[in-house]
Amino acid sequence: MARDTQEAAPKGRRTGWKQNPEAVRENILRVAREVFSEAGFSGARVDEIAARTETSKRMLYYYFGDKEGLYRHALEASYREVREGEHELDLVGLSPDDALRKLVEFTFDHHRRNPEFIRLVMIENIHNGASLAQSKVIKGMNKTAIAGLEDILARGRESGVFRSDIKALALHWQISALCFYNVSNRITFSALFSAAEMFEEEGQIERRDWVVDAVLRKVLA
Amino acid sequence: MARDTQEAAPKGRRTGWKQNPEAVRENILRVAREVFSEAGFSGARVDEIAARTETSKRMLYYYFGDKEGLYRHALEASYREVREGEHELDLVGLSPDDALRKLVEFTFDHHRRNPEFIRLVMIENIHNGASLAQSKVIKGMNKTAIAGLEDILARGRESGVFRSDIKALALHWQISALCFYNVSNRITFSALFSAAEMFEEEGQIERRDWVVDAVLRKVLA
DNA sequence: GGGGAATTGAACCAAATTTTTAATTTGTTA
DNA sequence: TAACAAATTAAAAATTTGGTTCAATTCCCC
Repeated sequence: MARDTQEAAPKGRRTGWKQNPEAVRENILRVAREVFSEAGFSGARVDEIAARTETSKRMLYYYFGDKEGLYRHALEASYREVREGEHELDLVGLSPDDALRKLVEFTFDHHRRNPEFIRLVMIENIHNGASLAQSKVIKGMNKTAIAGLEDILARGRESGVFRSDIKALALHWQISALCFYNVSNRITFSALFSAAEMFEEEGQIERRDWVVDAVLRKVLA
Repeated sequence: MARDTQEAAPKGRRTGWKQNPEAVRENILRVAREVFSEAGFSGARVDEIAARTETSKRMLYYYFGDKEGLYRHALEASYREVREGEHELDLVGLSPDDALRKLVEFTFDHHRRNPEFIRLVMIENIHNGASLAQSKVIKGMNKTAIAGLEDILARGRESGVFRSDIKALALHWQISALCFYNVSNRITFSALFSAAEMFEEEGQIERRDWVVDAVLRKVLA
């Protein structure tokens, strides 16, 4: 616990601790997310999580039941946080094509900034979404993303700059694919093609421009 | 071992077996690939692999040393096999744009047909390519894929149908991203957006057309 | 100051990997 | 053809690892 860190503890003596359920939960979830994302579900060690935490192993079980429950809660917390980060995006007042450009750029950067989340999603896919299926919280969380796109597309369609046969969900799929893969497969891609530079700062800017261009060419009339 | 399966074994009696190191190795690797791909490295159980095999657990250690070695060899075998499948593609005599169309379609289908391989690549990325890094075999294996693309692009550039500023590696990246994601993220995508139909036969044909179209719009002059 | 919630550290136990043993079969070669 | 090395099996033991729980303590609030 983040307790006796602030004041110089009376040397050696066990000073008291504060009860702070919320902070403990948060702390555990944050660490769990890190460790699961680093090693996968089975690869992650409960001991490792506990060690990096500021509380004891027993608390993981006290609050989350077992490893599986802990993983599920960590996944949910991660989804929630990433979802919140998406609200930073502001597209009002932009032309449809500029809005789309900005949306794609934002998505690209957002994925890049959250590799931990990307890895959790990969892990979830490997496990056939077993935990996601059990979580009532997550489902339906991503409806707004589609709605936003839908709106941009409608406006572009009306003003004649966009094709009329583009479905929002399918377009979202394409944007996700490119932005996700950029993070998820960095390691193998750069190893197989000796292309480490593609994932350094400069290369990533090129990559982002490429993605934006590819998406726009797809929808422009 | 696949030995006494052919003739009705004289009931109960242990009939003779043939020494066949190669077949045993192959059998183990095939099963290992399956199991690792299903459960991830740590999630996979050596006992499970042994059980599905036609030989005994002892042989896994006899031939591959330990779990890690077995995984590495399975990964290599998988790469090799998938790589060989790619030689089926024949593009001679096609115009540059038709060649590219066909290449993309082939890649899309090829990924779809090999989910097991896709999963191994995902797993490898989760583990930061630890095993891939140790494998001398795999590196440089994918040079030909780029060379083929390079050729198509050069021809299209000369005949004026393609843009002149498209790099083969970057284009390959885009094609891979779309085809890979289609398999790797099937589960979470379809759960989050209630879009199971996108991954059934009909939806996949649409998806493939979309990918082909997106790639061509990107390169056409 | 008493009761319930929060917390701890160590102990426990199950599961999974690896090693060992020991016997048998097969192929090869001196 | 005898002999030896490699391949194979089966089972069990050893070991390591890792998830889970117990018993006791501290804190907070009424």
